[in-house]
Amino acid sequence: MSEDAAEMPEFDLYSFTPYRLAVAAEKLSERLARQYRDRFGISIPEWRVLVHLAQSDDVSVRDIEARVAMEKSKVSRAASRLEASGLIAKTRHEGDKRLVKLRLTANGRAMMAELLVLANAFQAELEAELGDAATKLETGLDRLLALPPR
Amino acid sequence: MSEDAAEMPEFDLYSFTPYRLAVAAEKLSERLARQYRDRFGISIPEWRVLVHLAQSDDVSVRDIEARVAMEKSKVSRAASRLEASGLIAKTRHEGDKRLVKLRLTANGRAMMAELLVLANAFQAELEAELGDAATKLETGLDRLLALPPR
DNA sequence: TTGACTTCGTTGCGAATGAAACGAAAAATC
DNA sequence: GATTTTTCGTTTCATTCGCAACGAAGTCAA
Repeated sequence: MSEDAAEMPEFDLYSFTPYRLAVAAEKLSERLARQYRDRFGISIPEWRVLVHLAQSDDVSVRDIEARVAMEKSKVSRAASRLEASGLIAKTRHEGDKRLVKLRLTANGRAMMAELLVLANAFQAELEAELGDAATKLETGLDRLLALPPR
Repeated sequence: MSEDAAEMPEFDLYSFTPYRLAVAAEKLSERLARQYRDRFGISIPEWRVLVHLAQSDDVSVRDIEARVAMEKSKVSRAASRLEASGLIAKTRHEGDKRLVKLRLTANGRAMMAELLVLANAFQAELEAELGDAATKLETGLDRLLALPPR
């Protein structure tokens, strides 16, 4: 007297945190990516590299890989594209010749000066839209990001 | 008396919500994807299709596209792979012949019965790890997901 | 010094992706 | 009822991705 179909456990996708998080992240990313693309012609990987360079100059690929959560090949390719479009300059590090020094060009700096204003505005707008949920979200993200990797 | 470098606005990547959200989502996704891959040999797009089929049978590609936030080409390809591995069956809808009916095979149902238990366990474990931040995170995600698209 | 090992960044490869084009089928319009 | 429009799913195309392999450069140890 066996059932011909396995009993299916209850499961609600829309309450499943990894799914919710992925959809929410994609939603925000898309909104941002559109801005970057339309206004500056850059992609998100390129954006991440640029943002880090705007904060600290003379950074290596390895540094970026560690600090902005991107694979080194992704960083490398993004850097190449940015160099080709004249936004950053790539030089060999003089001490350790394995390292590459990345830095913004004058064009790159000018663009970032403009872009970061928009980024700050985006953040402010987002916080306004989220209202009191903004702080809660950040608390949750703090905890999540602090979780040890598994 | 002009400056030779543009003044760079203050900006902190690690406080930038879209970035934080993207990193957090990727972190969780990776953790989950590893489980699915190792135990069941499926990818995340495939997982999403399967989850939806476990909840409601005889679903079209279009339905899935709308409900699990995936492009139709992604759904279509995931479905083809799942059919090839014998986890789902694809049939033409009898009424409207443009539509495809997707449904789990017996193998698929058996696998999902096992997989969903793990998914529920994952969610419980995650909530435990997040502690009181779990509810806050969900509140934030609720609000975020409810935002009108821009 | 020499040889083994590690680190850094690039690149080759196969797979996956989004966007657009497509044919088939249905719906709407005349 | 014929014809335009729309919808559905697949497929093509160019691009991007992650992973592994690689050469070059540096470090370590005998």
